[in-house]
Amino acid sequence: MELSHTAYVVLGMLRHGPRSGYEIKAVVDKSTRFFWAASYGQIYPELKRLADAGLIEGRGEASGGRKRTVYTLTDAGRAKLADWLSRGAEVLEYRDEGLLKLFFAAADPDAALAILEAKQRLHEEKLAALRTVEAATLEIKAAGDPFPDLVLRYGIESTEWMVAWCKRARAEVEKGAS
Amino acid sequence: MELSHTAYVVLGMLRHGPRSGYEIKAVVDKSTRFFWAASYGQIYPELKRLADAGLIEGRGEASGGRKRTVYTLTDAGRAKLADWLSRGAEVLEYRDEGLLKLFFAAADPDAALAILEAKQRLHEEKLAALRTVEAATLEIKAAGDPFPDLVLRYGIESTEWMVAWCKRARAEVEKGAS
DNA sequence: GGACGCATGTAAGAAGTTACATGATTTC
DNA sequence: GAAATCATGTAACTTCTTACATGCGTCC
Repeated sequence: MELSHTAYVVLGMLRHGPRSGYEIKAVVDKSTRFFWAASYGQIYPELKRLADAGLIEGRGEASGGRKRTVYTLTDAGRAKLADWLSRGAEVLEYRDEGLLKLFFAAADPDAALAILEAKQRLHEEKLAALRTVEAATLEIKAAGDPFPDLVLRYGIESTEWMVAWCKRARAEVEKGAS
Repeated sequence: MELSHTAYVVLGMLRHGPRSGYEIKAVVDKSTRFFWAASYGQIYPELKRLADAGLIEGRGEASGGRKRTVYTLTDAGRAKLADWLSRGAEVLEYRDEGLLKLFFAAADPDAALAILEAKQRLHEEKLAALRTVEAATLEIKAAGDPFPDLVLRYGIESTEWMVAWCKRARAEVEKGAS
């Protein structure tokens, strides 16, 4: 039985302990969304499918406050996650509307400059968002799992590289245009 | 009337002259696919929609060899393309299954190393593909449009950065594990 | 004559987003 | 008492990929 990528996101988010769908979504939004997003419309149906397949187990919880369902990895689920981790990675996609516009800017340096500025601004906003995440990840790092932090640093450093590239490209276009 | 991103890819590919759907697909595969892909299943229906909307015009051509339909930008289509170019860019997405796996590698440095090696290999393959494109783009550059080449260099340099990051991360994980 | 490239398309399905709907609890 | 947050879900829709179907022209 083939699982979707979202299924692995859900399984992975349960690796350190039980969580509800709502919590999974919150953690995704603070971490993996920068390279793999997931919406409620994916998470909740996926939780049901995974429970039906015996890879996770749901338990109603009404104790402290609101009623909710927390899910735990089963042994089968943990094995499925480990199996996926051990297979070579495949999906590597990048979609950049700014780059597409730049490609089509034809012989118009002014348009290209505006596109590069907009692209740089987008990367800077992403960078700011990643930096607010940084603090939250430090706790996990302290808990003996260094990889979320490593991945976050990839996000920050690659985005910094892209901001710097935009600056270089702007200078180059300005020089060429004058 | 809102156009899809694929519609702008098609319009953009007609900016320097008429082309058939098949040619558009071939050019996309040699250029924008690294940051914006398009399949036949998108291109052909999109050509019809754009022709219906009066943004492009199709003309049957049977002259030289096979029969085919080449499309030309209308004035309205060129205006629509310019309008899109002048609006700020929005979509900026990155999906990286390797990074997702690394995030979930928990406290297993061996798994993390294998994931990093696989990720590096993927980037190296992409780099090789981008470098074969490089030569083809030089002609366009010579023709007075420097931007496809600029975008290609972004692809090559950013991918090189990612390969280098994988090497650095592997060294770091190895050091930490020993 | 067969393989390959040119050329156009459709159908089915997967994946993902957005908006909507509902309601409880907690905090100010 | 209002607003924010917790919590779960569905429906409609868009987007995109993959596979299939067809047929002609050219090159070896």
